[in-house]
Amino acid sequence: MSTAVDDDLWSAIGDPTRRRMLDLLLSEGSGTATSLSERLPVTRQAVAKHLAVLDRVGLVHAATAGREKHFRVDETRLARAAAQLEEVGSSWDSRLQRIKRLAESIEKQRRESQNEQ
Amino acid sequence: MSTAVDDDLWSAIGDPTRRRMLDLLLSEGSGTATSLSERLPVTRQAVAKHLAVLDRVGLVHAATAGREKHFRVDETRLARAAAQLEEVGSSWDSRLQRIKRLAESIEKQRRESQNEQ
DNA sequence: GTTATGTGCAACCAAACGTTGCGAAAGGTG
DNA sequence: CACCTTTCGCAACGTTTGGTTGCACATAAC
Repeated sequence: MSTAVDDDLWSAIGDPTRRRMLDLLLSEGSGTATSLSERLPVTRQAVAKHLAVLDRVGLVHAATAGREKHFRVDETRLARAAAQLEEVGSSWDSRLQRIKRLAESIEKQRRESQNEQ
Repeated sequence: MSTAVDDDLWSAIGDPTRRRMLDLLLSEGSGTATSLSERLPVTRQAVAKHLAVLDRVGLVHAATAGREKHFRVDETRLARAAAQLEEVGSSWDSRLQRIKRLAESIEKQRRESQNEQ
């Protein structure tokens, strides 16, 4: 019922740039602010801020190697976030289906009462 | 692969207040800015702005009755939005599963090569 | 040692979410 | 009708957020 959703996780994955960053990190294993910014339409600094947000909610973790700072996805956390997305989506789906069925049964009753007259 | 996502739809449902508004409209059938604001921790004016956003992307439709303006959800559009949520969630799920299986097979190979020595 | 590359920090801008305040239109009630 | 209440819409304002540019610092490469 209450589709218990972590608003911090949601707002983290609600941003389209951050979603693309997660996609990139998933498909390439890891990345730095610089490497990610080369594949995104925003500057390195913007990417760095997004990485800080993702790090704060635990969706990614950083490992410093020399002058580079490599980020990779926390698979457990991302799986939880993905589950929440699917949960909200399917919750809306089922409610909409219930409404649809209700509307159909009302329509059926209306037709039947018309036939009686 | 490309998880074709409508960024306008996403940003519309990305806001937690707007998600709760959609939940309320779904469970109560319809509502006005005033009636919704009574059940939310924000002012009527804030709700009105959110309703304008939802209306702009077509997730709700308005019907004026006297001095009241009743909103209800567009079920087709919300179903599409729900499908996108589930799509992104399951896309991440499947990628994470692939990574997990890969990690397991590498681990298995490592153990086997150790046994050989 | 000098040059190139990767980060981090600060200032700044625009858009988004929220607030308060006020005026106008529609409904009820003496 | 006159009055009061309710609902709405608009404008001004503050704060947070996503983005930019500019610069300083640290680490690697030549």
